[in-house]
This record gives sequence, C-alpha cells and structure tokens, in this order.
Amino acid sequence: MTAEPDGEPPDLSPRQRLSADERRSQIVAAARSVFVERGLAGARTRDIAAAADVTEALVYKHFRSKEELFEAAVVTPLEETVARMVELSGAPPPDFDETGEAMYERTRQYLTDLLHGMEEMAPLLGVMLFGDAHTASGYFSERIAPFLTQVRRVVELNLSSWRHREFDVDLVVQSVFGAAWFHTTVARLGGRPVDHEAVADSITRLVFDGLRLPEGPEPR
Amino acid sequence: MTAEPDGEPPDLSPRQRLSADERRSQIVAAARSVFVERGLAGARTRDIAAAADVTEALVYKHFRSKEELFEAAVVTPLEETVARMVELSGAPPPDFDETGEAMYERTRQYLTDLLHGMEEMAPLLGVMLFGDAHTASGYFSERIAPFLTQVRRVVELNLSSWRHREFDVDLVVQSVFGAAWFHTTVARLGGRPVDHEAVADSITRLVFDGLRLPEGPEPR
Amino acid sequence: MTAEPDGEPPDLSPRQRLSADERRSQIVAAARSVFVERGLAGARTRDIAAAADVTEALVYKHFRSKEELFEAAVVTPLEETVARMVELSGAPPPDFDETGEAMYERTRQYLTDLLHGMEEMAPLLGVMLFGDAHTASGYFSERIAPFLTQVRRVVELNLSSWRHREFDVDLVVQSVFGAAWFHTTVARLGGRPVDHEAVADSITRLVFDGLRLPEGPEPR
Amino acid sequence: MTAEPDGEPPDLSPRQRLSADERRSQIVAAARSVFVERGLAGARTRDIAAAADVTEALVYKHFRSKEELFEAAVVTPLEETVARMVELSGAPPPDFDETGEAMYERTRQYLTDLLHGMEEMAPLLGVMLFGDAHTASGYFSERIAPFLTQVRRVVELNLSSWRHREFDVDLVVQSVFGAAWFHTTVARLGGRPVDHEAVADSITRLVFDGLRLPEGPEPR
DNA sequence: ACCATCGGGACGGCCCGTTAAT
DNA sequence: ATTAACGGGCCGTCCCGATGGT
Repeated sequence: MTAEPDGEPPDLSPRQRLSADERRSQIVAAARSVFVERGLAGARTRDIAAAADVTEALVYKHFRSKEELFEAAVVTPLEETVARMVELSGAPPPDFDETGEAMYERTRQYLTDLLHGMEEMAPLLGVMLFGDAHTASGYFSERIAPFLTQVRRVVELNLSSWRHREFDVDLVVQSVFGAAWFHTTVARLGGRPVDHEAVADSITRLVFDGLRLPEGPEPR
Repeated sequence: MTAEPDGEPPDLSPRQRLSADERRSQIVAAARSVFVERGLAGARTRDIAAAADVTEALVYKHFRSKEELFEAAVVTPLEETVARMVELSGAPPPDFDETGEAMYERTRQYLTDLLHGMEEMAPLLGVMLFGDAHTASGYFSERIAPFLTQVRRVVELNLSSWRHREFDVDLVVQSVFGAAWFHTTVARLGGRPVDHEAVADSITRLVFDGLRLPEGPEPR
Repeated sequence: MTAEPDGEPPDLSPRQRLSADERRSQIVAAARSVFVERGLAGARTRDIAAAADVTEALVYKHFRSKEELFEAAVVTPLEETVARMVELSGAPPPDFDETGEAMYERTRQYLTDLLHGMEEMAPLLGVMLFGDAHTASGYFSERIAPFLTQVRRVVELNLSSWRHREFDVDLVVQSVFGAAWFHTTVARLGGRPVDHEAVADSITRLVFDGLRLPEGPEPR
Repeated sequence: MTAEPDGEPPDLSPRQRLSADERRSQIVAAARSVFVERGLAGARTRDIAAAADVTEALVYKHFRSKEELFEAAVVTPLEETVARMVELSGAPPPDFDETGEAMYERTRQYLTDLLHGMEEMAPLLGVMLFGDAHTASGYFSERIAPFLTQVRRVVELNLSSWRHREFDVDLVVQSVFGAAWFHTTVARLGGRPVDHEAVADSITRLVFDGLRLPEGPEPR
C-alpha cells in the first residue's frame, strides 16, 4: 500500500455527482466492456467498478448482483439489437420480380444493416453463447432461435416473387447469419473495422449467384 | 469435509490405481467438458476434479496450474483439429475441370470433413475466442488466421482449374467457415445432432450456384 | 435503488416535516426495536432507518454514529428505568413490624413495580449484557452492580424492623432480581404477557415463607 | 504490509498438522469463546480463525457457514448441557418425607449441579436468547421451555412426598432457574467465580423456608 | 509411485456505516 | 431532508502447496 510510489494522488476533486440514470448507464457501459473482455465469470466487479470510475458499493446500489448487471449490460442490449434486426427484416414482399434484382438489392441492404447491428451483437452473442452452457441453451432457444425463425418466415414470404431453385431456407438463413457473425468477430479480433459494404456484397452475391460461371468460353 | 452431511458413504473401495497417463487423460477429458460448459474463468478446479472423480491435489500433481490444464484440455485439442483440417485441405489441384463438377464434389467432401471436425472445434473455439479477449486476439492471429490463410491458398491454387467469377477469396472462405461454425453451434445448443451431409450440401451448393435460377419461364 | 422493481410508488407526498425532537424520538424508538431484535452488531443502520421510515442520512443528522444511537435507544432508557427502580426502593423503614406483614406487603408492591419496569429493562439488559462482553463488564459494574448494592442497602435498613433469619442479603437480592428478569424474558419469548400480580405474589411468598409447611397433620 | 515494522516473523515453522477432528474441536472452542464475547453477528470469522490460530479458509473447510459454526460452537453444547440437566433432575421420588429434609437435601444437590452446568450454559443461553429475537423465540420454545416443563414434571412427582403449601410450580421453577442464571452471569461479568455451595444453599433455603422467622421472642 | 488429507494466501462478491453535495 | 457516493471490511471460496499413508 504505502509501499508503492503513489501512482497518482487519489483525486481530491470532490467527486462528480451524477443523476442516478446517468451513473447507471455509465456503469452499464463499463460493465459491458469488461464482460465482453472477460466473460461473465471472468469479470470482477472490482474491475467493472474501476472501469466505471466508481466504487463497488455504488455498483451494488444500482444492481442487486453481478448477474443483474450482466443482464442490463449484455443481455438486454443484445435483445434490443436482435429485435431491431427482426423489424428490419419485416418489409413486405415486392411485386413479382422477374430477374430477382429487387430481391437482390433488398437482401444486400438487409445484410448491410445486419452487419451493422452485428458489430454490437457479435461479442455479446459470443459471451452469451460460450459463457455458461446452461444459460446459453436457454437463451438460444428463447431468443436467437425465434429470431432466425422470424427471418426464415420473411424469406418464405418473398419466395414466390422471384425465380429461385429449391432450397432449405433454414440452412441458408443460418449460413448467412453465421457468416456475418464470423466476419465481424474476425475483424474485431484482428483489430480491423468491418467493411460492411464489401462483406454484404460478397455474401449477397454468393447467396444469389454462387461462384460458378455458366458454361461458355474459357474464363480469364 | 466433515461439514457435509455425507450424501453417500465416500466410497471406501481403495481407489482405482491408474497409470499416470490414464489418469492424465481422464482429468483432461473431465476438464474439457467443464471448460466447455463454463469457460476458463467459470470452471472451478473443484468441479473439474469432481468430474474426473479425483481430488484437486491430484489434478495439480499432473498440471502446474489451471492454465496449463486449460492448455492441455482445450487449446491443444483445438490445435490438433485445426491442423487436421489444414491437412485435409491440401489436396493437389485437379486437372482442368470444365464444368466445375470435380471442384464441387471436392468442396462438398471437404465441408463434410470440416463439419465433422467442427463438432469438436466449435465449442473449444467459442471458449477460446469469447473467453478472455486478450488471449483470444493472440490466439486468433497466431492460430486461426493462419489456418484461414492456408485454406485460402489452397483455394487460390485451384482457381485456375474451373470456371468461376471474380471474388474475394478471403471473404468467401470466412463466410463458409463461419457458416459451418454457426450451424454446429446451433445444433449443439439446440441439443440436436448436425446432419453433416445436408449442411455440407447446402453450403456447397450455395457457394457454387447460389439460389437464383437463370431466366426462363415463370417458376412454380 | 433503481434496481428494485418498485414494490410501491415511493410515496410522492412531500414527507411529513416533524420537529427535530419528534424525529429524534421516532428514530430512537425504531432503533430500540431493531437493537432489541438483533443486537448492536446485528442491527443494520439501513434497517433502523427503514423501521423509522426515514433515510439513513437523516439518522446521521441526529446521531453521530451507530454507537451514539445505541446509547440513546438502549443504554439511556435502561439507565432511566434502573434509576426509577432505585428510587422506588428507597422508602424509609417502617416502625417495628412484629409479623412482617407490612414488610411483606411492601416487598410485594416493590416486586410488582420491578416487574413492570422489567418489561422495559429485560430486553435492553439482555442486549447490553450479552452483546459485547467487554462493554457488558463495564456496564454491569458501573450501573447494575450499584443498583443491586442500593437495593441491598435498603433491605438492610429494613432488617431490624421485622423478624427474619440470618441470610446473605446480596444473594437474596440477586436471586429475586434474576427471577424477575427471567420471568419477563420467558414471557416475552413465549409471546405472552407477564401477570405481574401473580408473579410478584409468587416470588414474595417464596422469599418470605418458602414452600415448606410447618409440621402438623399429614397434608392433603 | 511491508510498511509495518514486522510485529513478529510470521512463523515459518511448518504448521502443526492435526487430524480433522482435532482441528475441528480447536476451531469450535475458539469460536465459542468469540461468539460468547461478541454474539453471533458481532463475531467476525476473521477473529474466530485468528483465535483458533488457523486461516479462515480452513474454518470453512470444516464448516459451511458462520451459522453452522455457531450451531456447533454454541447451540449444540448448550443443548447437551441442558440435556444433562434434564437427566439429573430425573431421580425417582423418595418415600414419604415428613420433615422434607430429604427433599431439601436433594434440591440443594440439584441446584449445585445446576449451577455447575450453568457456568457453561449461562453465556451460551444469553447469546442465544438475546442475539437474534426471531431465532431466540424458536429456540426457547423448542429447547428451553421443554426443559422447564420437564423439571416441573419432576417437581410435581415429588409433591406428594413432603409437606408443602400450595404453589404454582411453573413460577417457582422459573424463579429458581432465573436466579441461578443471574447469579452465574453476575459472577462472570464481575470476574469472580461462583460459590456453588453458598448459592445453592441460599436458594434452596429460600425456596423451602423463606426468610421470615415464626413468631416468637424478638430476634437479635 | 500414487494418492488423499490438511493447510493457507489471496481475492471475489457484496454491503455496512458513514459523509458530502443538493 | 434527500440523493449520490465511498472506504473499508465481511463472509466465503478459489487455486494451489505440503505432509503423510498405502
């Protein structure tokens, strides 16, 4: 204690007084970053408090337990983002679309939005789904599965308006979601930003047209 | 110790004496399941020992620390599976393949294998990448990124042997990997097995042909 | 604060403004009940404030510390009751009292009063004497012992005015006090009221005449 | 840490290894003394561990919680002593006893024993009955009240064998118990030993004969 | 050689008594 | 009189060594 050479004078300025709501969201923000950094079990309330620049006691004035804080900092925002993604997917089917161009464009747009939302969702989702397996199962079946189902429904509604081959909608939706999640995660871990446009383009193109060129003169 | 109201007579049979290696792998197996269930920080050595049906002290006879045990139970197996996936991707490019059918088949096969390996990789990867962010970054750039690069290289090697459009190889490889990972995770959390064939089919088809039908008479 | 799902709208009426003294005694009363319920260490200032229906800060506007509040809520009232008991014991000795009837009556009356006062004293005394041993010692020798001494003195003053056998006054006074204390405590813990008359009667009769019948015809 | 001038070298001798039972009772003994000194709420596990000269962790290897330790250190011993007192009270009634001398002697003996046991009971009882009021109520009605009832029963069995006046047995039994308790407590707080013989004598004499002399020539 | 028992330093979650700002 | 804030400490546990049987 007295041994260490006094990192910095312990801030004698008379402590900022914030409104409860302001403090709360300050704490939530700090908590989210620590939870994302370390997971539920790995996050120490000490560190969360320090990150929020308050004492632990104050954290517990606002939240009954670490779990409740986790709920507010991770689960709820995740929920909200998921809900937004669901809404965004809800546009009505267009008129018949001979070439599928409208469909394509719409999908690309949705993917751009999804990738945007994914930026927030990805780490939270990871922390939720790979933190505690038990919790994860419940959360997945209650929140994520319904979301995927919802998206599938929308896709099915649109099916009749463009020319497509037969396919298992669930598998495709999951593939696309997984791809988006992984892209975002890779970018985050690599410390690079996600190029939403490029990725959305790439995935959309893949989904609509694949990679193979129709037969014809030798390529390249 | 004496505190607990002895749920059951503590097994007076004089404890099976196993060879060091047997014990070790027994412990590693138990540890893996607990780590996957709870993450590195969330897993208590108590629980690991209990799952392996040994005392904590014995665990520490075999491993210096929890981290070392994590290494042996999670990181190493993950590594090995990744390495196997790399090997599998290494087949030499086929002769020129006008329709891409050989390429298609080879890719489908690879995806089947990948999904198989993914069954083991997926949870370990999750625990690694969403446990501690710092560790994750390092691990990703040292182990996973090279793997993806390797796969990309193989893909590029094969590019000239079939007719394809221009595409960003990295993005596609990542999309496919992400899709495989997510499918496996969804199955695991939903308590269902993965239908490797069906999923490999779906993804391969997507990648090669997309969903859109070439123009023609109105569908359906 | 914001954490609790607000059991009830937190009373928007602008809080009754009481005079300082009224507030003070309101707090003291609440504190006494909590201290009696839980002891000095077991009583949380939170609970005291809640019981008084004020905020903790307000409690600290009126009392410097929990100890001071304890003093006001437990020690002082105890003191006062003890003092009253001392006064009551102070009546001058009667004229010579051949049969001891006057003495008896006076004692019975005193015991009735003591039991009355005991109703208040008993729990406070318990909390004082069995809370913190160190404090208890001091308190006992400074406050309770003098009281017992005082009573003994009064008893001795009266000794010459009635016919009695030799006895150790201290022991008898303590026995009577202990009996009264225990009766009260038993009643309190049993949730029953004390029948002051009956108990005073019983003890007085015991002290004066004992239980044994003088020899004579076989009883009953 | 390093700041303080090193009170004493932290005992590098490799700690005595005791059997679980030995440790356990060592801890229980230490705990009892701290609980008696400070009450359940006031006793810090730190202090208990220090008093037992072990670490807190070890305490919790033997007991699940402070409450369980309290149970073992205070409640159980109290229980056992009470049980012993109950047994001791169980002697069969003597033959008819014209003068009550046998009865007297037997009572005196019992009181001596009671006072002996009280030495252990008194503080434990205090801590139990004046610690937490809720617990106290339950404990009293489940353990102490039955004990008093049992003693009453014994007294009633003996009633026909000696000449006595009518009296409320309960009240007398409680008076005697309360007297014994208080004597012991006074002695403890005053730092003096209890003179069991003298006190037993005094109380027994009081109960049997009271203080009043039968009429006759003026005393003294 | 293998294993269980006994043991503890360090810290984790939580909150208690208390003060300052409003 | 309230609301916001915190220093410090409590109970409990976690990870990990040391000792001693079989």
